[in-house]
Amino acid sequence: MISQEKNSGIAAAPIDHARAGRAHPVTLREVAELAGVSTATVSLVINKKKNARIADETRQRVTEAIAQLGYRPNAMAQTLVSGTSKFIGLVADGVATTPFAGQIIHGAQDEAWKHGYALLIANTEGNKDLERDAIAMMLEYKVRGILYSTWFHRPTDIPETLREADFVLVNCFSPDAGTARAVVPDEAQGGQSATEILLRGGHRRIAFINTTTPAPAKDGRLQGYKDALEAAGISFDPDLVLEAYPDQEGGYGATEDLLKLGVSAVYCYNDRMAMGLYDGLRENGLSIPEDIAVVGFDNQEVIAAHLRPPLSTVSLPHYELGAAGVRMLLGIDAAPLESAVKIACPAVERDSVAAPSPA
Amino acid sequence: MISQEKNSGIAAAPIDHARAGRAHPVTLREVAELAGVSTATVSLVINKKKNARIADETRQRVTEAIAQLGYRPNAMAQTLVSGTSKFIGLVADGVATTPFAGQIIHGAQDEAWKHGYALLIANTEGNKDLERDAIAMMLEYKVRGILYSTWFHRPTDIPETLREADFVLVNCFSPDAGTARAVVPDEAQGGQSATEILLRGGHRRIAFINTTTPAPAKDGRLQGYKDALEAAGISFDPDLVLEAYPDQEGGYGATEDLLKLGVSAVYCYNDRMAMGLYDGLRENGLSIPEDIAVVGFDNQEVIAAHLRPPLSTVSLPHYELGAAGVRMLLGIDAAPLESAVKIACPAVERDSVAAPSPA
DNA sequence: GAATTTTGCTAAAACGCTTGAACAGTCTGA
DNA sequence: TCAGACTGTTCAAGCGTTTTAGCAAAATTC
Repeated sequence: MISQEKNSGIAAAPIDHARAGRAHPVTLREVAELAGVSTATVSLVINKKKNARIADETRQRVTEAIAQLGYRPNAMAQTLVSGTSKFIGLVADGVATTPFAGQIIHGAQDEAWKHGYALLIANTEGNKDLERDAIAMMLEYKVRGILYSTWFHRPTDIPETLREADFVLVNCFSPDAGTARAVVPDEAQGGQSATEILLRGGHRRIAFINTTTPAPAKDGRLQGYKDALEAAGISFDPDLVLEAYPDQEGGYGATEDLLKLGVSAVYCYNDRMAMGLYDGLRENGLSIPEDIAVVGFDNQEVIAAHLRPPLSTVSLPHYELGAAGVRMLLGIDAAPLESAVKIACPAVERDSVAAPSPA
Repeated sequence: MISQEKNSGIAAAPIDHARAGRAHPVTLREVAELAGVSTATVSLVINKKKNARIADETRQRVTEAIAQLGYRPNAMAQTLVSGTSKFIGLVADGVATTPFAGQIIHGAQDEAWKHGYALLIANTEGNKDLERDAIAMMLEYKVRGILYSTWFHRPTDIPETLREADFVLVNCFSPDAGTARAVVPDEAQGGQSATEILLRGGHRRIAFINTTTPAPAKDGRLQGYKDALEAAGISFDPDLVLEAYPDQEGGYGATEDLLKLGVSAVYCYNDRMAMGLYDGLRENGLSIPEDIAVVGFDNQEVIAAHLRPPLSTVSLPHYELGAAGVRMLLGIDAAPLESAVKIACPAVERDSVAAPSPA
């Protein structure tokens, strides 16, 4: 990442770098020759070593030579010398499967970049062989560390080879605690926030349509619901908790049962469910939020922001997970081995819950 | 501090590779010493050189030493020698912005992997400085080539430095033709396919709600619509073409105007629009596909597959774009400089268009 | 049994960079 | 005026591979 200095003093020095298809990349040696110094000097100038004593005039000459030749350091050679590269590996089990993975990548990439690291990503789509190969590849490229991520929050096994590297689990955790650093979303807090949106809207009798699929999210989001109710002095009523498959069809299908509950508000396990529920409610002539208030979970952009009315929900902090993973890896954030670090799921309020009546 | 060395030869060699946190990675030299040969020999057996003559017994010994030590080649050293790495760079202007980018990554990654390459990705979110740095980084790491991709199909400028590498434009193209290889979706064919779904459903009077935003997609999808009509012997009626902002709100807002047209079917510029239109239509008491058939474009999973009824649409081939980009870069697929290669947008039929009445 | 070929393996030179040690000069202080 | 300190620069070793040329020993030929 040569800084591409000014073309100092002497005007009109025809910078001819960026010559496409150059047969042979410019090396340190060539720069040194042009500048009439040794390669050591050039290296010193480039790396701005603090205790390197270089005459301004020399520094100048070197800088010019670099610009003129369009020199770029060979990162491979640098890495060879230093032992580790400026790479952070990210192995993901589903880049394609979900819009969420992109956010993890994005967060990791931004944070990594900030510290001078580049992201080397590998998508395994759950294939264990691919995964092993991917990790091997990263190890061979001497990555600084590896982020091992899953597209939904879940426990995971840690591949043997992963332990050869410095690593952090992102959006997943090891079932046997104390053995790996990890960062996950705070499902319980999220569930609580979601419920609180409804509580703030003045609702007291609130249903929760949970998922049928076992997952940390299932337990956490339910726990959050209970916590919020308790904090509001409302006793938990198990009859108000329904279960459905966590997608549009599931939400739609739950409509009938929900209506029997006589609630004024419902908190859905996720946005997709809420989307289905919207249809179900509408078919029953009910309007949101007047007749019934709805909140989701995930803040899945394409859906939540554009339903009618736009859906109040709670955001899964994928970007933050990626970023925090990198920070933990680099030792910038604390990363206890004992338990996963939890990242907050912030509430995103839109129009599916009415403001409390001023009464 | 290398883990306990050989207990050579003798059976029961406990393979102790994968020793986490090994102080110093195992090198070729160490393997060579354990096996009692030169590093050259080890290199030769590892790379299975065809005209290398190695005794079976030696090969055996080396192989064992490798396994015993858990040796991994240092890719940096290999790259240094060979001049180029096994990396393909992917610079994207929006990994986060859209669920689509993930598919490009996925396709590129799968194809790259297939040829022994790893993906080095950089997300620039449109930031030109970041972009320059990202490309510089890739150049420094001696990538085999760079895929420059955009999250929606559009013309793009080619950053100066990009030309220092072998590159292919993905989902975008250079306004001045003949200067860069590129691969883009075939919008016109897609538009035609979308319209044909409706035509096959027996519809003759078909509206098209185009986008208000200028883009290759706008022109292409309209062209496809015209082509399909013409092929069906239906003359194009400009009055049947509406325009709206390409999201849910736009689609919803277009309902009223659409209804005035007296059409039996409508083709929307994209799925999000169709989603909004669904709401508008429903509010007018119309049902899909009985009263009006709808097709979208993009095949945006979360939406299209889960609307009620599920939306017939046309798929944007992001995965294929990524994969084709890699193949073009590696010279596996032909890649004319003159014009962008177009990838088909396959129709995905669901239930928003009824089968033609058997009459 | 010498001449020739084949086989099995190694020495050593790269690849492009970093870095600690070393070395001339030049200053400084007493 | 000279020891010592400082300044500016270079030497050269080393990072972990690959690869070519070459060498000794074994096998083959006649």
